Amino acid sequence: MESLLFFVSFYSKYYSERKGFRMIEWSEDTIEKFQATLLDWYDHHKRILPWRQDHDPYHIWVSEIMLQQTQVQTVIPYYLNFMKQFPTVQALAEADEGSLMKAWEGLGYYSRARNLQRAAKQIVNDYHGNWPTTVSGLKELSGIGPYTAGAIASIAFNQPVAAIDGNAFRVFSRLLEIDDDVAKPQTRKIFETVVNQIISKDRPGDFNQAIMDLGASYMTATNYDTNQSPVKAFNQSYRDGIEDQFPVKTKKKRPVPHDYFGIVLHSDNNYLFEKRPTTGILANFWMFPLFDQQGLIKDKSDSEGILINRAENEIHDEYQLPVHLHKVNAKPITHTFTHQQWHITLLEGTLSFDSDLSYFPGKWIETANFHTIAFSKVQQKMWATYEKAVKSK
DNA sequence: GACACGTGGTT
DNA sequence: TAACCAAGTGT
Repeated sequence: MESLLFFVSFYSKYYSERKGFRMIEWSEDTIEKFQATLLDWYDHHKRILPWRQDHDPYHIWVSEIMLQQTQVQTVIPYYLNFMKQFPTVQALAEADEGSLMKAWEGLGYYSRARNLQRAAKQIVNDYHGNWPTTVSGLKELSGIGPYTAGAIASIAFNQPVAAIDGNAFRVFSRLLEIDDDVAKPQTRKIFETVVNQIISKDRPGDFNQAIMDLGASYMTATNYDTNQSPVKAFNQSYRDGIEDQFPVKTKKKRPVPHDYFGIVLHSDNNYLFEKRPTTGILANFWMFPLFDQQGLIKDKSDSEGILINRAENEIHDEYQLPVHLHKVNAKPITHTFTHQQWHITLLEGTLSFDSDLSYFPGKWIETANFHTIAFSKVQQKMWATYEKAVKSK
């Protein structure tokens, strides 16, 4: 009874003043029926996934980090390989950074991998291999925020706590017609409070995972099939025919365009790579040097030939390297990140292998060694475009 | 609290 | 195609 009172009082406190809000109230009986219906469906239809074979916190943790902003189908092969290479938290703590990044190559959001290892070292060195089991304890670890802490605490340690991810936002906003903007950080509190009241106290981990499976099947963002959903009877927005209004989410900004020259300098099978800065996008990655074309433009009417000439001059002035460059690709390579869109025109030139590289922040890498190094997708695109152009000659 | 941070897939 | 989505976190 206490939980029901809390549930209702929560809503009256946070919602009653809001204009136009119509509260959907669930009785304790409804909550119990929802749990039973959801968990029964989960028992019969849950996805079989590599990280669902046991409740080992290491397995749950690695999978949850990989799954951040990443689809299950993408994660599966990375997860399997990662567990082969780094089977325990101790192995991960001791891994060299190069092989760690190689194991993460192509997954994106690479700070996840670095935070993963930082947390592994925290567990091994500071906690003597013992995992924190509570949300607040887990959040002390690098890379673990409110969602992942809730997921690990509930799945690995059976703590009755919410794990609010994109699925939970979508599912519960539709079930309860919650119209708060899920893009706003403060909205998380509302969902956490609601789900902490509804979550199964006996099987919290299964409850959270069931919501995710629901959000990935009958309650997807688009092309959802609510009529087949096991919990459609509990779905108020469906009953009202307004499910397309949920979740409420403000628009994201468009990626900002950047035009670059990608500089391909080589000596036989050796290519000159620049090490990117330690912060910012694609931090620490080896990449062909990029020149922002904006920085080369003096007048709007500058031709591309003039810009290429200025790029040559900059390479000579900054790196003390004499180069003659020619254009490789007619159409720029396009690569879109969350907040940036890159258009890259490749410029090729040759360089003597014994050139003085002391003014250049990088090194030669032989093609034979490419497979040992982690490259970003945009670098892989540059290489593929270059190779294709060379072969067609 | 707004923004940075990767990549692949869908519409 | 531009826009949006996919098991978010750090600053």
